[in-house]
Amino acid sequence: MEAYTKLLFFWSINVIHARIYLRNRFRKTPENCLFSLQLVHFVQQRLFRTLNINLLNGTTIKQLAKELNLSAGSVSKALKDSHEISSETKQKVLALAAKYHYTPNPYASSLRKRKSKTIAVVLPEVADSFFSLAINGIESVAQAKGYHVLIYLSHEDFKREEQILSAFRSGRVDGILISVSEETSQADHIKEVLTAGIPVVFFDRIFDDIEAAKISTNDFEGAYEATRCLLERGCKKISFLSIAANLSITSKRVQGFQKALHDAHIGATDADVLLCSNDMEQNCRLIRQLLEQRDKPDGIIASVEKLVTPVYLVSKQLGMAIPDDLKVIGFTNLHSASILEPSLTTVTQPAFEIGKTAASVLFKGLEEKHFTLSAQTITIPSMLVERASTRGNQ
Amino acid sequence: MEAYTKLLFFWSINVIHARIYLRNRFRKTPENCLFSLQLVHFVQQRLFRTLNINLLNGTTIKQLAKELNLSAGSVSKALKDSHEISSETKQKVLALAAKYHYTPNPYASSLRKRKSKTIAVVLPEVADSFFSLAINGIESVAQAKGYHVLIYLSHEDFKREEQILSAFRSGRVDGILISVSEETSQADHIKEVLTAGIPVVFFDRIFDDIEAAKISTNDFEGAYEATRCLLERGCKKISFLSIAANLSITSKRVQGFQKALHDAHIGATDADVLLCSNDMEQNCRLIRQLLEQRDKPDGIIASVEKLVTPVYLVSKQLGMAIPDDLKVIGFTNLHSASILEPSLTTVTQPAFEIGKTAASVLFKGLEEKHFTLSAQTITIPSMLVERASTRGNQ
DNA sequence: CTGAAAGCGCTAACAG
DNA sequence: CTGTTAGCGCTTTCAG
Repeated sequence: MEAYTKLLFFWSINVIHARIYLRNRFRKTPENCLFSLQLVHFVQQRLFRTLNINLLNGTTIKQLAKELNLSAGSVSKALKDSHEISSETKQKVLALAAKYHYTPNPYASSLRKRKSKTIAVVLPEVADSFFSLAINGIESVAQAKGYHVLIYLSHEDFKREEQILSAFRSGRVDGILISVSEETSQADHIKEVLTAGIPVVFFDRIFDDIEAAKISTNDFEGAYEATRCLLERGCKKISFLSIAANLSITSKRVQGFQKALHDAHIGATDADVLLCSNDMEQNCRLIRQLLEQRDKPDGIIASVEKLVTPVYLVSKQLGMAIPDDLKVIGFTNLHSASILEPSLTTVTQPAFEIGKTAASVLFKGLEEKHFTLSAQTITIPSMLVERASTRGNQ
Repeated sequence: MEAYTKLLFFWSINVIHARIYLRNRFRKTPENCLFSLQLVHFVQQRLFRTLNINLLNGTTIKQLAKELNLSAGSVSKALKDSHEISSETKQKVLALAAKYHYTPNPYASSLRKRKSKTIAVVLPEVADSFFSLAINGIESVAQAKGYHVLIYLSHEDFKREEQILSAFRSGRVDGILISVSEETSQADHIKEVLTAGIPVVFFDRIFDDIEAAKISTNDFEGAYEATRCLLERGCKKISFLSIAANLSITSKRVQGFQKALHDAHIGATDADVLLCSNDMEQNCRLIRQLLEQRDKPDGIIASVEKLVTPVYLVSKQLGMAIPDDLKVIGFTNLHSASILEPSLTTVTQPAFEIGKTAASVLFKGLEEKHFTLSAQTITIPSMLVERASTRGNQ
């Protein structure tokens, strides 16, 4: 019965408080809001707090300390196996922590320690298999190291990329892995984050004129080899399908392509590089035009994954036989490359490895004091896997 | 010169402190650790702190307040456009905040407000296109709502899934989106999280006997339609390739398959369902066995994406023509379905939509007090897209 | 070896 | 309208 009286007492107190609160808070509403939902909610909250009912939250260090007649500090130390705690105490603490499934509040400790054990991964998109595999690589390292992974997609939009990056100045993450958007042509937003002291590792789509760690594949050589392969298989005129020209991967691949042509004493013109977009219909039209013209290519290099499908589609529509009329190579990790008809020769990207390496390098930078992250520029080779789409026909 | 003296003074003080500290901290090392790396590091840190040098961190509310001759409280209110702050003050605060690129420390406010504006996405894997698209859907909603997305992969491992989930009891995330692993056959780990007050939304691979929101596709109907399609195209014996039997998606798809056979007055035996694994070589062998036996099927349904490739590969190896000798349907979102030869009839999964819906429902549950999340069971229809791999041959 | 105390940056109640 | 105050839960000195 006493408990009931107590409750009633609190109730009346709280109703008074609530009215004042509500009058302040929701000015517009008149005073007769006495039984509004907000009031009920407020009183409820208040009651719980007054009666010290912890609704949602897990065990805290304080509670453990109280139950063990220890101080919070000692419990904290015991939990991290500090040498200044007796093993006896440690055991007691650990036992109780296990019993209550104690999990430290990450926000409290991040606040205090000024680091969050969290990294951000900023990607342009995650539709194709390249970035999926990269995420896989990143996540596997992060999980092993006890880090958490926040994912952000820029959707190839520079404005969004800027917004995403600018939010990191708050210290939400200890480090950033980024593959820049197609639209990204300058790196002020990244420099700002760097000067705020947050390490950045570029992967795949790196940005050359900035001092930061860069993990990528050998784009130049990959394209060079691909072009060589087509030439060796008898191609006389090769077209290179490319995307956003300002991307490092694009320009290097184009360079590799042109160098290979040059080395084979074939004049390379800009007309051999077809700039594609994100609009697939548009791309199909472009490729169709390319393959319908009089001076059409007998070899095509699709420099990113998403350009493979249009090439196959259009050549089918036009009745061109691969590899007899047209030889094709794609930069891709697609599992289905081997079951395409004909199976597709690929410059297989080390996607998982790139992700894994990027994450490893970042963690190394975070954990080892005397490791200059920005000096890390690692190139992981891609692999030319020849399949039926480039089979020779002479 | 004075600054130099001051520095020297601090240096000596700190060296003394450092020695004591080090002796305590690294017991094993003898006292002659005077010039160890740890010492240098310690002194450095200490110096920075003493001289009040804030190395990494951004602007704080306190700093803004000081510069504006306001209290921290008022600045905080001004920043969130509280009605109890004059518009004049607000403007000043906002201006200064913009000038200094003030970004609130998320850990401080999460700690205080007991919510993090962060959700977790727990996935079995992210190699194929289904989960990629789902992530895309989730992220797009999250970004719009100002939420952050943590990604965790269980790698189809129940133990890991448990570990991942158990870490969420600490309040790291406000809500969880999960697609369970193949090995998950009981849901205690999820119930624990739920009783800790953290809302959970299942997507795609849901778990039936638990009270939580569930977003999935019409697995039963999809399989039913696929089977019907094969029967209509003249198949007499259909095999259903499946994975881990305890998954909801698997059992429902198998049921749809069997119901369709049953409705067509064809006896369905368990032998028609081929249980595949994660080991691709193993799967190829199984499928090969299947297609080599005397009583081999003339129709195959690959109930998950990764089983499509083996079917095409093996049938090619065995010289079986699709669709003449064997008709194939796959549950998949693969872009390349249309460029396979023959192009693949698919039960196209609404992957993006599932992700988007799951996230939307979760956010609704988080933001609207009177919305019973657990009552949400939404089914988003898949779509049978017929292509060449099931073309009729009679 | 343990305890007390201060404070990370922010918010919300409460007082003026 | 603004200021003061008291924490959120944890870590880290520093004192005993």
